[in-house]
Amino acid sequence: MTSQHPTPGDARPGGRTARNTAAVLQATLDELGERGYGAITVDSVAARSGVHKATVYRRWGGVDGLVRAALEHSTERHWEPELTGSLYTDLLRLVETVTSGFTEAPEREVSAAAVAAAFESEEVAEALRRFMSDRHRRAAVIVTEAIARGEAPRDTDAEEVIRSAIAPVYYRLLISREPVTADDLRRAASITAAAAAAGTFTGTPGPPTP
Amino acid sequence: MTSQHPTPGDARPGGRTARNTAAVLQATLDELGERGYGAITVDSVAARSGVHKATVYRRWGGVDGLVRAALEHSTERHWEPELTGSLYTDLLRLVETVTSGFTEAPEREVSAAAVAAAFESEEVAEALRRFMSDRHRRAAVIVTEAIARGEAPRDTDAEEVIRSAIAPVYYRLLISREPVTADDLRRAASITAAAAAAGTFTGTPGPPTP
DNA sequence: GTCATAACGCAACTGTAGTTGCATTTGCCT
DNA sequence: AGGCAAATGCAACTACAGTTGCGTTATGAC
Repeated sequence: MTSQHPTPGDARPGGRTARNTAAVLQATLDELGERGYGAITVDSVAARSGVHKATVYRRWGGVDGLVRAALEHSTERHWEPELTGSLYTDLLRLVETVTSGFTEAPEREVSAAAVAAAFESEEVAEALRRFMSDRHRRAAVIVTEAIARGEAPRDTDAEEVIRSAIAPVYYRLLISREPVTADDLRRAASITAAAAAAGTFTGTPGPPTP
Repeated sequence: MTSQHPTPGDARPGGRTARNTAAVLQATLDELGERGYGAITVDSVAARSGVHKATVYRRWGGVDGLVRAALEHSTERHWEPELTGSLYTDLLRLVETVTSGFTEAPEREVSAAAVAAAFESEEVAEALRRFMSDRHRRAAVIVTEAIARGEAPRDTDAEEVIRSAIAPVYYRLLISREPVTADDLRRAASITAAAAAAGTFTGTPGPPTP
């Protein structure tokens, strides 16, 4: 059998199709930013983009597909962490960036929408997995630089250090839903930097040996 | 003005009303456990409980209200952490409990539903906030016992220690959506126990001083 | 430029979530 | 026991998410 084109937009990626793709993506981001994930609708995105409702359903399948597309667009966009010359301040900058990404409009709604939609759609969950994995990989430079400076052992698990630093921020923002203070960010960076220096992110973890 | 009864079930809490409340709560838990948050419907809960659809809408407002009720029911139920005699193993038991609560049926779906619904409903978000706050308070015994044994300074922020231990687990389960291994749990407990012993959860955090 | 057809626009349709007015049942107070 | 009103059951209704068949437009290959 020859190659199939299950979804429209695959066989003729140019011209009107490309314009529609861009218009719908932009409309999705705008609607998410203004009204949030709870209020966004295929109809509203269709109206805003000027693309017909049936076309949006055929190409993206529904709200989940729209969020997935927005998420994959974010994954493709370039991002890299700031490097200040010290592991602690690098991690502090990183958690500050994460925090503002979930507290300042309009980025806040887009980020929250991705996490929320992942609960309802395995498709979005997969996209989110890829997105987070990509961010881990890119942020790992912070740790490899720190290793090069001698701030952490050579066999430190770099991505695990990143996870350790940002996890408390995500926890407060999205799970326990408490306010995130500057002290919280400093503590997250501090604990992680100290643990990395102590070699906790190497080998197999176990009970602390004093 | 005299006292009002905005929601049905407030003025006559006994008899049929009480039976309906119990039936709907049970049906909600069952539906969540079997079909999950993405599939649960007011109609399905109404049919399963034998309570009429319109009544469920009037008393609970919708799926959000049902999840909120299930969450508040969990908050009222008694829970206390295991105490093994060492901070590290206590924290390890704790994160193991959290993990199984999000990975083993049917509890898994109920827990995930609470977090997911909090994104779409401020009412559920508030209930989740109270639930997590309650769990932090109850789990804090782990730390106060450790302080009594001299494993951590007297002015250690007990609830902050709890948050630090469980945050990486929640992060992997619900945000980055990666598998959680036994090593991950050991590392989370290990880092937190070491940081607590080092006095990181006292006073104002800052850059690590070696 | 010509042409086959992929992609789209349109409109009408289906299914279901959520609402409302009204009759009926049933707590709860006296 | 008796009665008032709260709570529920019922059915019809509205609103909107999502689907489908078909005619139209425009892309990409020749």
